[in-house]
Amino acid sequence: MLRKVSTSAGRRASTPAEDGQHAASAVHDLLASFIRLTPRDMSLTSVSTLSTLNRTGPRRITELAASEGVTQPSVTALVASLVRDGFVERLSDPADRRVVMVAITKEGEAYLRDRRAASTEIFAEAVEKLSAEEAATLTAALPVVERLRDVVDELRSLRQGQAREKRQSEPDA
Amino acid sequence: MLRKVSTSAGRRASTPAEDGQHAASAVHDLLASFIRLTPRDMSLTSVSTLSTLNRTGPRRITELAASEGVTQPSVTALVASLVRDGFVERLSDPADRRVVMVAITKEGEAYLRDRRAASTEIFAEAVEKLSAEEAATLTAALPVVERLRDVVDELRSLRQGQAREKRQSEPDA
DNA sequence: CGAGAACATATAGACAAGTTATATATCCTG
DNA sequence: CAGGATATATAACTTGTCTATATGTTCTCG
Repeated sequence: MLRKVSTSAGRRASTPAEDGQHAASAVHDLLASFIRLTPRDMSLTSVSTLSTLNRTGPRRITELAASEGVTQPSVTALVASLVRDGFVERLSDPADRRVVMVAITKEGEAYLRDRRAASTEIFAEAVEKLSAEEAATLTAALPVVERLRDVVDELRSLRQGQAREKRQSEPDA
Repeated sequence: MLRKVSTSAGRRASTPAEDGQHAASAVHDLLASFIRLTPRDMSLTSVSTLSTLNRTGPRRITELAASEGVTQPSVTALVASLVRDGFVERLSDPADRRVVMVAITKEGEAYLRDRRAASTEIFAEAVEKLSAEEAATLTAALPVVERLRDVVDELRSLRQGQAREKRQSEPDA
């Protein structure tokens, strides 16, 4: 029934465009599910910020604004609320007293672990219901999925940079 | 045979549960990143609602609140704004004059199509940055992603029933 | 060296999208 | 047909985002 998933061989009469359509629909719908399932106790941007800090270590407010694709005042506010929760701390850079370095705390790391477990629970459960062959195919694609996330991250920075420039050069069209 | 998917060679003695967790995390991160690239002209809940109406036909306000996982007043507001945009209409049920049936319009369907197309485009753009081999691996996994969506949908409906019961029996724990 | 441009963050004010609590209108049931 | 249950609406509040601008720090160059 489902199209013989032999790792990269079985690509038959489907055009890339069709594949793209299918992919987009599936991704689109998974997104919708993801949204409805995700805990609402913290904004996606805050979670993503926490995740970035966890992966890359302490970052400036402005760096976070760029990487998360939100404005600097938003990050200031978001960091303030993460500080209230004890998930990050604000450190000063002795070399430049204007900057605020934001670092994740142990509590922040713990929160991230719990959160991820909760969010992925249903996906993990779903993956277990797949056949062995399906699961294997998915496993084979995992590194690519991770790559794709990096690519998407990159696209977001680019895109937001562009949007920002455009707004500056066309103040009110 | 099954677990020989040696696309990325050195991964051996992984259990299905581990695979599930890993896959879930990877998919989770991709979605979390991708979602912030999608157009912001409408709330995710509204898009999801529109999508539900498109799939299942007209629904009551309260049914939508349940299926989208938001409160009834939120749906009332959200529907009001969709009506302003011309994407849904409010119909009355002759059998029960309390209820409001919400139905998607042609314009709503068109919006949804455009929105999906936009997602496709972004996704395609990201995939184009992968190597041919990576793209092929991903393509092989697409049918599985679609299956995953279906399984997640199924699990979600089960889970929501449970959550609702629980909330009713434990008003304030 | 010092004045002013550039930069990093903070603050203010507005808006959108949720929430809870409650009001209103309709239905159902004994 | 009175009163409880149900479906939706309204009000008041919170949160997260934005733009515009203020404040404090660093850099540059005459």
